[in-house]
Amino acid sequence: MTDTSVTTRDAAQALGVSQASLKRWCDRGLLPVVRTPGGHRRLPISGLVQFVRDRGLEIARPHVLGLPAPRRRSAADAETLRRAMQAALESGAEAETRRLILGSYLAGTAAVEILDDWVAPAFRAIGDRWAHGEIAVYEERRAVEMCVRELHQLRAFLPPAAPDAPRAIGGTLAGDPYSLPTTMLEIALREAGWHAQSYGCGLPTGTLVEALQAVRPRLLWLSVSTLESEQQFLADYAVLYAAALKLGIAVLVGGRSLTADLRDRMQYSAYGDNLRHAVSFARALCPPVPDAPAAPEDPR
Amino acid sequence: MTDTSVTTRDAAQALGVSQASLKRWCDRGLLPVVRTPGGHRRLPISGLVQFVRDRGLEIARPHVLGLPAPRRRSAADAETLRRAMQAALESGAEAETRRLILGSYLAGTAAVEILDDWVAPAFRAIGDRWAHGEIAVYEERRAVEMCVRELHQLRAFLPPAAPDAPRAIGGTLAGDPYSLPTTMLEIALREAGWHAQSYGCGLPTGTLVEALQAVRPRLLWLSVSTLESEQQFLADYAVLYAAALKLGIAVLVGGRSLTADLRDRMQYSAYGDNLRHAVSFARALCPPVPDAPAAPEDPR
DNA sequence: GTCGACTCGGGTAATTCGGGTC
DNA sequence: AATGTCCGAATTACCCGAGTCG
Repeated sequence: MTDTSVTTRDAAQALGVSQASLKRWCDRGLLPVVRTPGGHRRLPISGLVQFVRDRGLEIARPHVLGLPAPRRRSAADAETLRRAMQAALESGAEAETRRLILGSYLAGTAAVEILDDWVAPAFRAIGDRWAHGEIAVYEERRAVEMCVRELHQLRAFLPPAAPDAPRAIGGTLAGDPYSLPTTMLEIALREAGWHAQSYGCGLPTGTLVEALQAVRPRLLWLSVSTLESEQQFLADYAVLYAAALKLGIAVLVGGRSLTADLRDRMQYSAYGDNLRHAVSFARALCPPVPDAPAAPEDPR
Repeated sequence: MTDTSVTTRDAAQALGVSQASLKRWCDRGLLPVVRTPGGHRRLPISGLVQFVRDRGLEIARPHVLGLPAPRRRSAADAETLRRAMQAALESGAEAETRRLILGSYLAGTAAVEILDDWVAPAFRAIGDRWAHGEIAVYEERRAVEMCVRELHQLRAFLPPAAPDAPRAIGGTLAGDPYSLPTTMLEIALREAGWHAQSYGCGLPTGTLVEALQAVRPRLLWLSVSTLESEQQFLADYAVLYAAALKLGIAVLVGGRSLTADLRDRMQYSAYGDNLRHAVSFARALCPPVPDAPAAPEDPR
């Protein structure tokens, strides 16, 4: 039910070519096309898929499965994509997962959008199904593993941080093995122009203090997905926060284990329900990044 | 912006040859190529990477393809490289780590060689220094995290597994959070032509049995870097091995916690001290993979 | 009906194609 | 045998004012 056809813009981004080329191909009859009453082209997805297959263009960028409309935020589209993402992750389909994530990014969707709107919801759904015994543990683990791999790919596509970019480090505390959220945060901050580096999972509080002192980042993030003991966590966290405060380092926390009740008993610079929140805070913290870091490269 | 495929011009510039040569190579089937509907060539970067590796060419301007500078193999001996790798990992130097790992691969070094000869020894050294309190916990964790990220990059450049490639799955058991060894094994098996997929760390035995039954791989690998209880491990492992045996699935084990004493009390298809051993076993298990997916070739 | 975002059409500049030759 | 350069023809990418979509 989402649209079975798309605009030239979407199709062009999906195939990695210009709109002009797409229009020419349509006009030459290489692609099936229907016209709106006003004369705008609408390309049936089925035709695009066949076109791509026939010509071996598959390696072109993204897949047309759930064409992401970068600007137009149709709820239906997002839902379709989320479902496709969930299905690919659950079934362990590597290639499909990569197409969905990387393809969407190359097609112009911001990484933070992909993560917040599709990846995170997909994993919430997977978590629910896992809780209800509808999928096996290994399926959930495989999904996480696969997703982290692809996110690392995505990370490589982000423009490199400027040399003078503010630095951020983060991870999860001891007892919390959930690598996905901290990986996602790292990517979101990178996209926002930060020099963000995740230090991994299960970090002892003490060593994080050491890291703060040695690295002197501008921001520390903590992802809290599971808690063995609230008391222990609060005690550890208090030490960490105090150290950060003393060094003038902002602390950003998030994660599904941070209930309102728990947050009441914590001090932090910001709490993020999602990555957009986190990025907003980071932007407020540091210059909105004049951007245009693009090195004036010039081989030769 | 990096892209997954490039024009003949970009490829020519990256390789430092003329467009004409590139076109000829394509036409002789030496390079994978897709065509736009108008007949223009588009070259997948991964294919280019394989090509230069196979022929021992150099990438004159890797940045055009978004790649790091290749590491000339003759430039430094193994020991120097290992030290450089260790230094980069310990200091958290991302770019340098990437250059060492990916650059070496681009320069023609086999992935299994990089992992066995430089990465693994570097981490052994880091582990020693950590044990002696010479480096902080966070430095070790950061190194692992960074290394895993770059290995995921490396993984993306390996030739894709053939559709009929034998399947292998693996990971670590509950209580073992060390992701690096299982990631390395995954890459080594991939390079050997297997369809290897790591399911992550801390996998409960029960779900691994489920996975074996559902996925029916040809091989299961287990990386054992730490043990909470030998008894528990042996009991869990016995169940796992029995399940694999029943399904005709080979079991490959490895890891620094598997002492000779412990191995005495285990049954397995093979034990690998290093990745070369593991790969040798895998090759013996399954046809050395005739490979040669490129059909037409005939450079004469 | 207004309005912002998008698409249409067509023209132009920059690339790429294939082939022939050095 | 292999590579680099040159050529006209074709293809692709970018740009613009007018009209359409939602």
